[in-house]
Amino acid sequence: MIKVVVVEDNDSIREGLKILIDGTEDYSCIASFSECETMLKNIKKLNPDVLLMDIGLPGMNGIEGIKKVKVIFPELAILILTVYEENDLIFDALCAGACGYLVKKTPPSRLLEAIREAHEGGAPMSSHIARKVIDFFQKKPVSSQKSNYDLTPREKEILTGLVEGHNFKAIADSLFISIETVRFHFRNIYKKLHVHSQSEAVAKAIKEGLI
Amino acid sequence: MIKVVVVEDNDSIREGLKILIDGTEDYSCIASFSECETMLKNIKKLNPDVLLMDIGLPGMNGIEGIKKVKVIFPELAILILTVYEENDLIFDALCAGACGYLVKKTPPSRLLEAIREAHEGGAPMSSHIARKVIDFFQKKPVSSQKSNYDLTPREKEILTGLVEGHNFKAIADSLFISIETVRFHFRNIYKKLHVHSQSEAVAKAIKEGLI
DNA sequence: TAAGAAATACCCCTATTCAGGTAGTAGTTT
DNA sequence: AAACTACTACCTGAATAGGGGTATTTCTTA
Repeated sequence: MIKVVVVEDNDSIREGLKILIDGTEDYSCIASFSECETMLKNIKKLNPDVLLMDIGLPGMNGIEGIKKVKVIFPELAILILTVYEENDLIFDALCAGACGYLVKKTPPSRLLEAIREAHEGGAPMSSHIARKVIDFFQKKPVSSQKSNYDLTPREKEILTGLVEGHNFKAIADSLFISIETVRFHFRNIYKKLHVHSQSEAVAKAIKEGLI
Repeated sequence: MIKVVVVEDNDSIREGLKILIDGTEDYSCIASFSECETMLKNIKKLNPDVLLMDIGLPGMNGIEGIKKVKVIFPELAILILTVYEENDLIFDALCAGACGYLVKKTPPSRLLEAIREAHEGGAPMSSHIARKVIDFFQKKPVSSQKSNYDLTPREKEILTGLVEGHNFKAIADSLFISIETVRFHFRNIYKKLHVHSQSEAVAKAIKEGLI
């Protein structure tokens, strides 16, 4: 028996979810709430297997709710069920501790399957959401491959020293070269990166994965 | 009709996949290969909808294969089917351009469903794999939440200016305050972050998500 | 073999940053 | 009212970085 708790402010959707879950063998909706605050007070003693949550809630929003519930019940499987498909919300929810993300048009059979997957350690996602998560991985490295700025190996080594927080003197000492040589390299690095200061170079190096 | 190409070095698995795909309505295995090199030569004129790939291959491995096939056929949906569940391989494959990742014990019905999902823009993943991807998001922000260093809103604003590549003068002008005030804030920022230079501050701010 | 790139190192001078002290104002909390 | 925090601002002096030029050595490439 999978014990489910629902947080959803729309009364008819909330009741519908409760009926769906209770009406299915091996599933039980042991409680439902219209906002986070009351859920947080009761979640520990309810001891559910899966928490099904909306994001757009009155008072405390779902993202905040996830963070707070994770503090008092870290191992709980939290599944987002929402109409929102904005990238920021998806990533905020996943970072906050949600283990899955479903859009509200998900058919009941898939929803029940997702609850079971979440309970068994999976990460059920609507395919659009999953694709956005995957895209996240494919974007970052692309930029670092495109932008190389033709830095030489030695220039990268010197730039790395700067990113690690060393000044010219420390970089020179660690590489057993003169501080003048370090300065020379930085002049070339700045020209290649089109920057004019240490901080700009560090920001560019980290953001574009040059090191 | 979904046109599928298979790359798999194990003869019996490859033949099994071909029989499964061809034996299902609306699916067609238009070609199968035992290594990447031949696939790369033929992929453009085969014009498949989905590429089903193993990772452990003789010669060029699957990750390299993905990168190369993405160059000549960027919009192709690539689905990994492998026995490997190591984190690095998963992330390498996704970064290289795979849109989904399945383990070999996936049942045939789920495999066919995944091929269709991939073709329709989804990102099918075995639940263990999806969980690992989710975990990736939940680990990073933890460190950025732990470390805050009690920077005030104004200090964060000033630090952001530095990360964006501005010097003290430019930050002062953009915030309509004196350069001396900017310097005063940086003294406090440096103390709070335990750093002694712009570049250290920038590196710390970006790496720990302080801004 | 000559040309070029990469790495090393020195010179100059100016601009900027770093570190310290001091102090007024506004707002909040005790 | 007193204490505290955040933000504002000025001063001094030492340290570091930025921009320019030049030169040698080594290695690769044309």
